[in-house]
Amino acid sequence: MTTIGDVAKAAGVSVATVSRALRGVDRVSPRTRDRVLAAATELHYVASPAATSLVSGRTRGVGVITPYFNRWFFATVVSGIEKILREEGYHVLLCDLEGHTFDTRLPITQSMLWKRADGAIILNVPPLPSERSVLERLGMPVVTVGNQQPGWPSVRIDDRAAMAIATQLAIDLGHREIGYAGTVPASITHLQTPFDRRESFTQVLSDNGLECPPEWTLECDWTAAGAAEHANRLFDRPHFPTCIVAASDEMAFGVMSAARRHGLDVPGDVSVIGIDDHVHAEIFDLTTVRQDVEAQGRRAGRLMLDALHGRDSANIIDEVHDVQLMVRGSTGPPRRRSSRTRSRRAATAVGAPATVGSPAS
Amino acid sequence: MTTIGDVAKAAGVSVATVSRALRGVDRVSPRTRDRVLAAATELHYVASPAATSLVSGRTRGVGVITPYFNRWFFATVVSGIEKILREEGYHVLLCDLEGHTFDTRLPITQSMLWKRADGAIILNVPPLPSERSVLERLGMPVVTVGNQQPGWPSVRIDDRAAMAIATQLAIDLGHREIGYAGTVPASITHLQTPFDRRESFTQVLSDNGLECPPEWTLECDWTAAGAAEHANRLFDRPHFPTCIVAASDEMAFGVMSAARRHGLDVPGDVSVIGIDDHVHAEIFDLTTVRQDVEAQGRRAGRLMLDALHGRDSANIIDEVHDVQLMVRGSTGPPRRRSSRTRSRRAATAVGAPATVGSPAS
DNA sequence: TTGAAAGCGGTACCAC
DNA sequence: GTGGTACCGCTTTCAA
Repeated sequence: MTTIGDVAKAAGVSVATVSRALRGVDRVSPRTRDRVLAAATELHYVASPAATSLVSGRTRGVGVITPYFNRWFFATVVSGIEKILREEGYHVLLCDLEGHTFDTRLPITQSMLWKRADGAIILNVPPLPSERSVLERLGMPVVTVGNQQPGWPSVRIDDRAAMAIATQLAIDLGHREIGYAGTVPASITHLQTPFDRRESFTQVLSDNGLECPPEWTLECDWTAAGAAEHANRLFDRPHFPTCIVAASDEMAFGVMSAARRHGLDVPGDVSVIGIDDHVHAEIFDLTTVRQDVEAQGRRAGRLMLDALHGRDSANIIDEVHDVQLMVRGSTGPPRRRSSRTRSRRAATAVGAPATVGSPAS
Repeated sequence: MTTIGDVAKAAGVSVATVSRALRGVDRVSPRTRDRVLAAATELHYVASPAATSLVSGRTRGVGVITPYFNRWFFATVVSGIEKILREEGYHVLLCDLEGHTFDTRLPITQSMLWKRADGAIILNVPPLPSERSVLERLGMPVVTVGNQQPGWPSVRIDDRAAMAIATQLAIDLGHREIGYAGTVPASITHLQTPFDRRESFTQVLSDNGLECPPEWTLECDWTAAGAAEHANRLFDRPHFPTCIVAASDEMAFGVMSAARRHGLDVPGDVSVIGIDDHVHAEIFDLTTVRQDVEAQGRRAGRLMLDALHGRDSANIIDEVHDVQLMVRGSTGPPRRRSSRTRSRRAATAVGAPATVGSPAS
């Protein structure tokens, strides 16, 4: 279609002048500028990003590397990033690393970023050594979200602290039999968060002289459906915890669902706590530890822009965002009961509401 | 970093030979080829997409234009598209049109696609005439998802049929007082789906001699939270419908939540039906009309690839995917009741489960 | 089979 | 203030 040459011809000037006039840099006489602008508009001229990028060496794109993209947390982070970048004329290059199973992922390669993006934002996946060297060779600014990596600025919450808050709430409510939902992937290089949260959970328990037996640990894939499936099996057992702490709200939803299907009252028979404050957490009255996911995305976008504009802060910043305990209706003190006399009843319809009663009843 | 010239030097051949060897086209002697490959690997050479694209005129990118990106439906479609495109070495350029309010959006511009993508997939937004001419001027293949546009292949469900199924279920269950959740944006050029679904709902009702008064129509923004807010006001009224049909599962979630907070039994006091089969619909036992969203994304990606490879089918295909009624626990026949004697009770805790009882009790 | 060279569409330096 | 022109890195004739 229209090239800069066409505009030059139409405006009766040289391509150099068109380039200057269009970008508003350098001095161009107002009259010439107007003629050029008119011609450009007339011809629907838009500069070819390929050509611009070839000569300038920059792309105005930022690679966003995400382990899953079709999950609330990641989509929300990306959305935050995108809004900030767009304000400054940058766009997002989506690099989805989703593999075939929960604990595999695609590698970060040079060709997904090289000359395609001016910087990279990595969501939650700790790069392998080989991936690190790719990133270093690329020589572009990197910002991480969700965990801290040496040498790169980061935006995140303190996963251990968040989980400690959730676990402590369970203990403070009087629970002593506490289950956990949230697998740690086989490879820690896949995701750090599952590891940190689980470790923190175990730590807080043991600090309080408690422990969570393996059969109360739901090894699910961080989806609601996966958690529901495992929780269903848990609730089939004669004895199960009075509270389940889930490493994410989505898993917590699955646990709540399984409880209801078993005719169990939440929180009467079992309390459920999540982490995230998922967009549906309030709707489903889930007690959780809130993090502002989109804000983290926006901050990561901003840090990237700063780095791109050479406004690198002298020291590498590690921005740890606050979390906030949101106590809602899914938690309460344990109901005094033995495994025999608990109020379980047959669910009359799949998923029908269970019992009536306030948490304290 | 490394350019084709560096590789040529290292391999002791010309850049032309490097180019040929690396892409496996044309004849290159095996020995030369090996030397080039070795040098390229050694130097971590990756061709600059900008340069390649400048000369070839193609980018191996496909623009995906979406009204919102951080919503389950759209993220899932994009995920499906991305998986297919990636297989053939194409990548996704995300163009998020999200505006500041539910019924505004950013325009589709030439500069977001021009020389950046080889084709465009448009999700659910009917282009304005001016946007159509941009797309036509660009001369790239276009595929639409979610609705049909003249001249372009499309992948979608029949929104009217889907809503008719949902509405008919309500009627078949015996409901006569039926409410609706799902605003139609002020501008029909924003989204077509809300319009189609609402119209179909109204149509089926009137075919059955029924109607939905304005005060039972929840004008919410297609989010769970928005629907919950409006449903809360509805349930505050002395008289409200025995069934609410929501134009999306997310809104249905909001309605269910509001019902529970009002101490209402679902489906005893009020039935709820959605459309989509959202990833959490089964978990929350929501009756809905299922569509396979990711499959639609994959098909759209495939159609795009076909067009890109010149395998254009002679006639423009309009692929209408099947939907499937999923009857779950959120629906049942209306309980015989007047507005005075219904089983409403004070919610003991926000969101506490309501009553016990099978749908038929 | 391989190399030289002419672009692809811009930008930026250097004259005028 | 404006025009000429040498690249940016790669692909693709055209010759050798």
